[in-house]
Amino acid sequence: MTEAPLIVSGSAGPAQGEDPLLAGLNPQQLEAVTYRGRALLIVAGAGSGKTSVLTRRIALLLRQREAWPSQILAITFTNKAAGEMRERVAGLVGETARGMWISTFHSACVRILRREAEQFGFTKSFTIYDSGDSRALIKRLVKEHEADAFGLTPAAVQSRISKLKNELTDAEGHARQANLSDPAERKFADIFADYQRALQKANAFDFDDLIAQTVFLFRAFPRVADTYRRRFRHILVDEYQDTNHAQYALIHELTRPPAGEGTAPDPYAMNGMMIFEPELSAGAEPDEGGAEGASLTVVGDSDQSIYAFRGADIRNITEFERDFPGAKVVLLEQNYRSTQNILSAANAVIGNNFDRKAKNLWSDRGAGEKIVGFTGYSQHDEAQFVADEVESLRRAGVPYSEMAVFYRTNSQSRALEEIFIRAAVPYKIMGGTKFYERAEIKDALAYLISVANPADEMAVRRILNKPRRGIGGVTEAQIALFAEQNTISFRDALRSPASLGVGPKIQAAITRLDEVLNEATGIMLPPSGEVPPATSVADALTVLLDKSGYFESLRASRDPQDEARLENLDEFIAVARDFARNNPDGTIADFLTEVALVSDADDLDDESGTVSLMTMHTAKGLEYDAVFVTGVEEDLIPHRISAGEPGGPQEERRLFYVGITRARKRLHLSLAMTRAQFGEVSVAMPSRFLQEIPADLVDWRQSPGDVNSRGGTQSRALNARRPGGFGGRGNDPFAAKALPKGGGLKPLSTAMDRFPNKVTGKVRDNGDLELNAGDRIRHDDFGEGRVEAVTGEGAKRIAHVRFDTAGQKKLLIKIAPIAKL
DNA sequence: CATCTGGCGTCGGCA
DNA sequence: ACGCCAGATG
Repeated sequence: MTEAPLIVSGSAGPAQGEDPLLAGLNPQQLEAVTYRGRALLIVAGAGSGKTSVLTRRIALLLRQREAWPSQILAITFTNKAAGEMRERVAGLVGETARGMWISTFHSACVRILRREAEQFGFTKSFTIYDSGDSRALIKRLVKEHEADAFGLTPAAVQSRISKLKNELTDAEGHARQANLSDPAERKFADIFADYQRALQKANAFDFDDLIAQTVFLFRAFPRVADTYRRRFRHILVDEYQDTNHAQYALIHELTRPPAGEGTAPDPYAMNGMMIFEPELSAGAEPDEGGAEGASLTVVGDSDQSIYAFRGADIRNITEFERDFPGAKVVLLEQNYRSTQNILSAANAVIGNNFDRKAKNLWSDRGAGEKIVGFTGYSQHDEAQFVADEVESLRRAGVPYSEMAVFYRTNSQSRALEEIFIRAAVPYKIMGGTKFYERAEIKDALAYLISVANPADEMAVRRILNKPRRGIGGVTEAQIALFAEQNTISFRDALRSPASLGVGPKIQAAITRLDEVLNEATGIMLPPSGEVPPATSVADALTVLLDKSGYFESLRASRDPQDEARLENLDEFIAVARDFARNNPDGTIADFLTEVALVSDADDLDDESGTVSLMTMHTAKGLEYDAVFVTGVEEDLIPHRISAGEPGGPQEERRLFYVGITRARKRLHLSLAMTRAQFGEVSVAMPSRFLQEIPADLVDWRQSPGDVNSRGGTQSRALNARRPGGFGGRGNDPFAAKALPKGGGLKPLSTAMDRFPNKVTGKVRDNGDLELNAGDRIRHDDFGEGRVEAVTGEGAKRIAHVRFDTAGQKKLLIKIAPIAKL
């Protein structure tokens, strides 16, 4: 335990350098750490050290005994951020940090809902529907209602329901004020109501419900709400600019003064809540849940609000002072992350958003390197540039793990991947098809859910015929009918196969399935009522996949993809075992919660030695020495769809701003003149945001003006030397366009000679081509070169080649377009 | 009941 | 170019 001497807060000045918690803070940061009052807004520009401020603020509260750990609720955007914050606080004050709630909105709400579920018709073992699950359910309802005839697609219905829930409008509330004389509106209202009924029946919440239902719970049961109001005395919210209305309301509910003031503790409150810490008995006492509302600290940056599309309301932060009268506002403008060139570019870009509070990031780390710009003929060209630059940075001593490549949409990752594989650059994609969205993992989860929450009909239906056991749509309908007629659950209907009116073969199959589920139930939820060991989840999962024949059918399959699926399932079982190790008291419900709430931003396990590829959204909150922002084109960033939305282009600008402010030392902006999408190649225009960056900040290796927009082949064929050498370098790309084009005779920049980068169409296979150091080879694109070393084994052997003209490259021997000379 | 095939919409980010 | 779905066929 840390037992540091108490310091006097509030009047603290910068001179207080002795206290390690306050050491090295600038005056604004110091104020943000030490201010005490009902409400505090910390406007934290990118890289201004807000995490440090937040953790020190918490640490100080604890160390000064202003609060017990259990009285602190800190909310972050991702689980990863929560874990980091917990670690950093623990690093400052030691084990005391343990009783705090540091979590995402969603995890905090799940925790509350699991405790209180019985209050309103759910059970502790409720399941959480991710957007895929809820889409599947909505799809079924849309079909049942034949609503597609009214132009109601599942996607549209889903997003509308989500928006309504984020506004805390439930199905009834919506029906009351909807125009039900419009048949389409009526259909939608019906589907919404049915959807909510189905969720309730399945004992399930969707993502939006987790927040909204917690708010409803607090409003319907003030005594329950008071429990939490008394418990949490200090509430801190990170990334406040990305909160939606429901989250805002939740914070409001939690920060209200508890009602029953001065009364004895609510007996309900004692129920498993650990309101009072055991150690709370002597010494200087924190305020023990008096009549005051909790103190609220929010941290945010409206310039980094990038989630309006899913309901985030930027006004939550811009109107904070109105919402919480007397609130203190602290502005953090000094940036400790990036060089001034990068910041100047960021400031210039974001300055074009008109409705923002002026804020100017500055740095004292010097101008630094110029921003590097590059325009490729195609996305492959662009990717090659990125790969080459990554390699040259690597040789200059930047580790792969300190480099990241950003793009606007996930589909852009493919071209980068292809080139990276060929160039043998180790990379890792964050996001994309997520592990937990893979079909086989979803199946495994459905098996677990069928046991943990048999009311969840969707889960049971999902596994009904996986693996194939001859139970098709007809049989499924029979089961559903039987369940309805006898008012039992779908799951329980499986217990009476003989009464379903199906053939003996199918009856046997159903019996088998029922038995497997029962066996797993016995393992995870023993009838004796004893608490099963945490390893029971992994054990039951193994039993389920084994005895259901799921493993067997994958092993028997000849589809090569099924091998990967088996590996994924093995990994999933390993996840369950890990969980048991880390959570000795964990139950199946805990495991399913954890799995449901992980996001791709969470498994950024900064694997050293790999370049990170991710969307700009995923990049929020991260930082790297070198950053590549790719696809800086109109219709991509700003994205085409944003043009029609109010505030859309502004949000896109903020997203771009988030992207460039991730870079510490080196920033690369790249684009392509043509881009393939929908299977067609189309001409791409440079993004308007490029024009907003002062020209003298950018060193264009190849500016948009250098590239003939009529297509790479033609330009490449011209292959002329540029007369004036590097004349266009560093100039405004758009000015370059005005240069005489001379009927397509625009010469190639010499930069192109350093980045020869045509990409051959298909992957080839060199088999077991033997290469040794000293061999001369010819490469289709790079010309001749000498092998300097060979590393790796088997299919992953890599040749390190110094080409005569193209410089040093690493090539995967198996697939590189090379031949031995 | 399972498998195959062709046509269609899509690719906007996410806890 | 891809994945998903509906409808036809085995």
